[in-house]
Amino acid sequence: MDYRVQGNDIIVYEPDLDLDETLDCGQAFRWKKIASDHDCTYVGSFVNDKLMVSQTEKGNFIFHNTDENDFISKWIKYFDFETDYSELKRCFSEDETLSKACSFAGGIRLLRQDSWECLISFIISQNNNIPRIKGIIDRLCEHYHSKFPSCEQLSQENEDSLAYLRSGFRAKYIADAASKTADGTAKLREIAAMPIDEARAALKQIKGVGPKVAECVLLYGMYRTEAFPIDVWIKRVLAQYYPDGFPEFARENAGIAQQYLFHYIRSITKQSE
DNA sequence: CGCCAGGACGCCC
DNA sequence: GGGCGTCATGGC
Repeated sequence: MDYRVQGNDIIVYEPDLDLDETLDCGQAFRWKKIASDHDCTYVGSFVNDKLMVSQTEKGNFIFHNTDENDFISKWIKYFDFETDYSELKRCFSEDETLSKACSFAGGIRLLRQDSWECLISFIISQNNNIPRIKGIIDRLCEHYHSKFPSCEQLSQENEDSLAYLRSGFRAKYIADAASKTADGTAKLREIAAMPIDEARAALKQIKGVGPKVAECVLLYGMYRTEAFPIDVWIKRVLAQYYPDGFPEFARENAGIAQQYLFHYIRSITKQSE
């Protein structure tokens, strides 16, 4: 990744990033595509730092109104710019299916999101579709003046006071996650550093957190790249292409591989429909 | 109208 | 330990 300061903006060159593929692939739910002079512009935030970012052509990006210090301390980390995805994809391409998946949507990166926001977001995601997940999270942030509420704030709520979210049966799970995080029953920072099976077990102490949600929190919110969320689509990939198990050499970054595979299987399924 | 959504829980055997 | 009905809501 190369960057330079240009006026109030940071200009970035990074061939292994595509904004549509990365910001609208179901790993994060608060990025909105807006109309602009550029081909592709999103507004969103990491915790409560807002950003407008544009992709002008393949590999070229504008981080609007971004201070160089903020770019270094926040956005390099969030977009995982310190990881060489070309190298990752070269490694994955030993495997035929993964090779195809990487060349289909090679601009996907793993965003290093906030663990607390991820926990709530993926609790909301269960048995739900992406447009409605976004709607619920929108209403949640809107309620807190366009910011994602802290666990302390949310721990003041209960199933009934969260009715405005229209999150259905998930409201009681949100309340439980908030109270357990706020009172220290679930220490997300410590969980993030635990051996992966201990971390999984600790997350599953929260109501509404099962295998899939725990895996998503570990991958998207704690940068545990070995975490491997298995949904109906990935189940299909495993059955169809990996009957003898997922290749050993890709295990430590299985979660990143999973993102390429998820996009790939959905695209070829849509084609054949 | 019925089907499904990047699931988890509770209860059953 | 696996199988299955149930859980709200809304897009399609």
